[in-house]
Amino acid sequence: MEDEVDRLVAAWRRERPDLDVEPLEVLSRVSRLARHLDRARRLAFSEHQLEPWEFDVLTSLRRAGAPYQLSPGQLLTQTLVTSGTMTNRIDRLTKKGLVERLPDPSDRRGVLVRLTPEGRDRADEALAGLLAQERAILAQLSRGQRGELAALLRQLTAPFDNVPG
Amino acid sequence: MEDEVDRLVAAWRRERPDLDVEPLEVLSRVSRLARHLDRARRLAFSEHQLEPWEFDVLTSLRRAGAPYQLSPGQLLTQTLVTSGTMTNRIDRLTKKGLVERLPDPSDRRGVLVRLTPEGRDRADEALAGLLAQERAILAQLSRGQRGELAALLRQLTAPFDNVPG
DNA sequence: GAAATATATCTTGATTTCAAGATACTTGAT
DNA sequence: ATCAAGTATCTTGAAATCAAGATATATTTC
Repeated sequence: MEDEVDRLVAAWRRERPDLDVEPLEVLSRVSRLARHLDRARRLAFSEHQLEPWEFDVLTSLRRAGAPYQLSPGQLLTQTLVTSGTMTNRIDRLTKKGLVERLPDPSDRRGVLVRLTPEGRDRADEALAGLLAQERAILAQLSRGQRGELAALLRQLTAPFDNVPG
Repeated sequence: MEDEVDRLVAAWRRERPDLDVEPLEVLSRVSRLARHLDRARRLAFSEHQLEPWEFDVLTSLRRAGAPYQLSPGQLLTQTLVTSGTMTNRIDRLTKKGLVERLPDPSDRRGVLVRLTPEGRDRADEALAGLLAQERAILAQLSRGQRGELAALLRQLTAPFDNVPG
């Protein structure tokens, strides 16, 4: 079945036959799929009164394991937002009672962000819902294809995830 | 090579062994890679004094072919933003002289957005730069792997691109 | 051909994000 | 010990996005 990127690539080949637009076959699909997923997530989380950004922070803490705490810096590498954004997110989650800030005992510059019991419950509920939705989207592919796809994507993400940047 | 999603999945399997988190192997990689690509694009476009959102609108018009015009509604399906966002984008691009609004001769509710000659040049310059950068990112994969990856992604994007939603 | 429904775009107000730089503490070199 | 450089987080102000609803025009139904 054709998708929007097929049409986009065909259009470029007509308009700019001098350029090799093959990279778009992969990377435009990644960007567009991510936007579709964002919309779907927003919808799925609204049942739990959670925004996607809240889910991202809460689940990062949740999967760290008890006592469910990380530094803001660790949260940055998990969520790929800027430090100003993370400060703001922690402020808002604190007001909602889903996380709390504690001083880092080993570094007085530092802070630890800890999930409250309610924050933990909310994260657990929303995760189950998200997985159900994602499973439906991935039903397009066989188990083997999902494995292949994951492996190919890993080759593209690994360089980003393993450099200072 | 391991990536952040490998660590994330391992953490969930430790914390929530009762859940099947296999969907994250694919879809978390898609979301994270898209964020990395956004950052890289922002950097690449800054050489041309263009924001990613400007690029998205200008190139949608550019590849429509002469006379380089589309309705706001058509731009919505290409860029996956809301109508309020698109109105705002067209306003700002108009102020910068990169696009102009024309009345749609066949529908008095409608408007056509047309690329100016400068807008067209800016789109062409930035596209060449983007393709070079994307080629570097994709050098991780062989030509055959890139083809496979594109085909697998198409299966996931097609359902989104071919329904009313 | 009038009313009801649908479509296309824009407006509004609140929310979220980012880039840049400020502040406070820590570490390393001498 | 002191000073310079590095690190961790927060502050600020501007820019961009979204959801919801308003407005104007088209289309369908009866």
